[in-house]
Amino acid sequence: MTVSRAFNKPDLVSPELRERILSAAAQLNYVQNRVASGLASGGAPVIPVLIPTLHHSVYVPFLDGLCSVLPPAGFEILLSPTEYLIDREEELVSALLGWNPKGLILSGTEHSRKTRTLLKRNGIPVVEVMDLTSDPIDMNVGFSHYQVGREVAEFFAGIGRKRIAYAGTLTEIDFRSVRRITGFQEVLKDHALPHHLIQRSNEPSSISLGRALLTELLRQHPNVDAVFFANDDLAAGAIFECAKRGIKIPDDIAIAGFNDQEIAAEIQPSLTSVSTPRLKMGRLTAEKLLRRFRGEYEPSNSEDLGFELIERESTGGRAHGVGSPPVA
Amino acid sequence: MTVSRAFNKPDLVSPELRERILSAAAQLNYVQNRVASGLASGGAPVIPVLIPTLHHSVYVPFLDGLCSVLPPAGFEILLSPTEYLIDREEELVSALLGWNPKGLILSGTEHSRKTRTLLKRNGIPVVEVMDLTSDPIDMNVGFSHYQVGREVAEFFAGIGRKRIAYAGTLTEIDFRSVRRITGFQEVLKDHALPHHLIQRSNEPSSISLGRALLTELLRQHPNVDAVFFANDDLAAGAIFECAKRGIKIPDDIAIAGFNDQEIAAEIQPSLTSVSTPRLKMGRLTAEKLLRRFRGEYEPSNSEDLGFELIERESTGGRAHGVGSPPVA
DNA sequence: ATGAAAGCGCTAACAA
DNA sequence: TTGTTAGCGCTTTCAT
Repeated sequence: MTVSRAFNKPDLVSPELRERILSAAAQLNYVQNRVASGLASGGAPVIPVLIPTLHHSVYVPFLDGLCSVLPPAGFEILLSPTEYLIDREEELVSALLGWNPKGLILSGTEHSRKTRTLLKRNGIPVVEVMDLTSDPIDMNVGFSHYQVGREVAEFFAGIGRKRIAYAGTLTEIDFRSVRRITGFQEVLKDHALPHHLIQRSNEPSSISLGRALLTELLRQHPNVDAVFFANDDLAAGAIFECAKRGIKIPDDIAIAGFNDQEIAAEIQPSLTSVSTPRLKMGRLTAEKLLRRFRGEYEPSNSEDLGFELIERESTGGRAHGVGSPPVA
Repeated sequence: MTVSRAFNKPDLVSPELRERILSAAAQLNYVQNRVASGLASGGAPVIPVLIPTLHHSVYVPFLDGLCSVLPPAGFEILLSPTEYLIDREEELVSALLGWNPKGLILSGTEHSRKTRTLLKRNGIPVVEVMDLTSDPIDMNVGFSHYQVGREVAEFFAGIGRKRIAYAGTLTEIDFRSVRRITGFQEVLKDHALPHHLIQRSNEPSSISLGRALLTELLRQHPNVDAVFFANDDLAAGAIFECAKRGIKIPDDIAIAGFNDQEIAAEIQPSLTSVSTPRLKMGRLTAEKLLRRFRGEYEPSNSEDLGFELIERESTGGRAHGVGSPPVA
C-alpha cells in the first residue's frame, strides 16, 4: 500500500495523497504495527541494552545518554540487567537476539565464548561499553579502569602516602573493579609499597557499607593512610564514619572515590574522585550505532573517553565545586 | 511445525521428539524469532514503561522492581522517559502501542485526554503508578502524595514550628509535587499558619540546588523554622549549607526530605524523610500485570502502598539507621 | 501426538 | 508516483 510509503518515505508520495493519508491516519488513531513492520523488514527497531544492575546508580547516566539519542531516532531500548553474571548475560543475549535487533549494547569487555560467537556470527553492530579492550567484538566505547587504578595509586604515592588500601564490593565478579585493583597494585609494587591492603565485600554497594569497609580495614590495619574506594557512595560512608570517630581527613587518612557523583563535591570534607564520562558514553554509543545503521564510515572501532582525577579536600586538595548557584 | 510446540507447549509434544528438537536447536543456536511470533500471535511480549526521567534516581528502584519480575516471566521492558511532558507521553503511548504490547505502565495519574482514550479503547491492562487516583484508566498502584504533604505539615505543626516552608523543583509540571504542596498548604491553613512559603526552581534536582533553594528561602524569609524538601538530595544540600553557615539543625531550622534515600540515614545530622515503597511498587505492578495476563481475578484495581514518615535528627528525632553493619 | 494450510500486517521488489 | 505480488517466521486452526 501507498500508506506504508507515506509513513516511511514520505517524499516518494505526492504531497496531496500523503496529506490525505496522514490526516486519515490521525483521525483513526492509526499507528503502524511495529511488529509486523519489523518482521517484514527483517529486524525490529529495538536496541537491547545489557547492564550489570540498576541497583547502582552509576549506570543511570549512561542509560540516560542512550535515551536521549535512540528513541528520538526511532529505536526503543530493551533494558536487561545481568546482575554481573556472565552466564545470565549469555542467556539474555541469546534471547534478545530473537528480536532480530538492529544493534546491541553490552557492558564490559568480558563475555562468555558463546556470547562472542553468537554476536560475531550474527553480525549486527555491537558496542561494548564502560571498559576498554584491544579485542572488541565489534565496537568499543569506554575508558581504562586499569589506568584509573594506576593513576590513583600514583597519586596517593605522589602525596607521600605509604600504606595505601583499596576497598570495594564484588571485587571478583565485577571485572572493571578487578582491573582497577590490578593497575592499583602494580603501581604500589613499583613504588615498593605494600599492595595487599584490599578490603572486599560481596554486599551491594551503599553508604553504610562504606562505613563498614573502613571500620574493618582499620581494625585489621590501623595505620592505613589512604584508601581508594570502588565508588563514591562507599567513600562517602567512610567520610561519615571518620567524622563519627574523630579520624582526621586527610591528615590521618586520605580518601578517594570513583565516578565523581554529585555527593563528592558536596560532602564535608569534599571527596577526591575520578570523574568518568558516563553520560557522554551513552550518547556516543548511541551515535556510533546510528551511524553504522546508516552505513556511514566509522573511523575507529574503539573510543577511549578517558577519565579525570578530581582532587578535593579528602586528599589534601582544595574545596571544589562547592557553593550555591543562583536559583533560577 | 512441531518445533513451535516444543518451545511453547512442551507437554503437547512427545518427550522423545521434544528432546530431539531442543537439542538440535541448542546445536544450531536457534532462538525463536520473537517478532514473527509476536506478529502471529497478535502482540509482542513487551511492556512499555513510561517514567518521567532517569535523571532523578527515584525511578530506579521502581524499574528495578519491574526488572526483577517481568523479564523472568518472558516480558521485555521498553523504557521511555517522558521528561514530565504530558504531550510527549501522549506521543510515546501512541507510538508504543504500535508494538501491540500486552500491557503498559504509566507514571502518575495525570494524562492527556487522548492518552486515556487510546488506552481505554485499546483495552490492554494498564497500570498507573506512583500516585493514587479514584479514576484509574485501568489499574493503579501507588500512594497518596497529597497525604504525604498533609502528614509532613501536621508533623511540623505538631513539633511547634510556625513558619513552615516547602522547597522543590518542577513544582508546576510534576503533578506529584503539586499534590504534596496542596496537602501541605491545606494543613498549614487549618492551623492558621502561613502557607505561602514555597520556594521553587525549574532546574533539575541536585544537592547543590538544595543549597541554593535554602539560601534563597532564607534570604526572602529569614525566620523560616522548618522546610519540607521535594526530595532527599535537595534536603541533603540544605543540610550541607546549614553546616557551612553555622545554622543549627533542628534548633534554628527543621528539615525533612522525601523518598528516604540512603543518604537520609547517613548524613549528619540524619535527615527526617518520607519512606516511599518504590521497589515494592515496581514488583507489585509487574505482578498485577502478570496476573491479568493469566486472566486471574484481581481483587482491587487500586492499591495504596502507603508511606512512612521516618523521624531523624533533622527534626529533633533520634539518630536512626546509622552504624556499621558487619562486613560480609 | 503430529502435520498442513492459512494468515498475522507489514515492506521489498517489481510492474504499470 | 502508485499499485501489485510475494513473503518475512511464526502460531493458529483444523485434519490426520
